[in-house]
Amino acid sequence: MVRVPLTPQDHERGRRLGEVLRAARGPRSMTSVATAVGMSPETLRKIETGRVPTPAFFTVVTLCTELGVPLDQLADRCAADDPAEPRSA
Amino acid sequence: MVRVPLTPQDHERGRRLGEVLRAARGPRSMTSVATAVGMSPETLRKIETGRVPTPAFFTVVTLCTELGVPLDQLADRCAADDPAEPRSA
DNA sequence: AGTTATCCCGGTATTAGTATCACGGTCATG
DNA sequence: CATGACCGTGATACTAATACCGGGATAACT
Repeated sequence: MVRVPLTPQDHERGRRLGEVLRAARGPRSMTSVATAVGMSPETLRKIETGRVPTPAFFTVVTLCTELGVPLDQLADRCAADDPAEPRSA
Repeated sequence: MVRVPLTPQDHERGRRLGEVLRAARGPRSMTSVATAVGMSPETLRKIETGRVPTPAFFTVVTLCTELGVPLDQLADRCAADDPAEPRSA
């Protein structure tokens, strides 16, 4: 066991992450946002659809900066419905 | 070119990320923090020393939650000295 | 109907993140 | 000195993230 595979909870969390980001994108097109932050539309789509549950930190940071989403709020909304790790409480 | 290698700027940013996290850890030992957040001490060490410039998003989130570092502040401090992308200005 | 633009999905290739193992160094304690 | 705890580094193994390529579906517009 060298690298633990992502758990279903991780995927669930990734789905919520994608939902928040998609909602924040609003009417803007994937392509324009992806181009603005310097990443491929494929990657953005995978993140939004939750197929990439744990993107790189700065990928999310750049995305949030572009979309005007506070990182703390994003993290909070992703972990909010996750009863597995209520350590913040 | 299927996956662009990390640029020197990425490594620089990762080093700053590690510095901030290490400073936030304070007198606590790596092992205790790593155990608290459920990751191996080796990984935490690599993040703090900047040898892992772009960790997974939730890895940083969990770490910040444990260390009490606001994500927005962390991202800001990492990108502060980076003249390559002053898009937030 | 043709074109364009957006979204979705599959596969493939390459790099990066994470975990384990192993060795070495330092410091405190016995 | 021996032992243990902590930090640092290197190698290795395996999975995940990212980018590119192909195809397809829907809608708007000419």
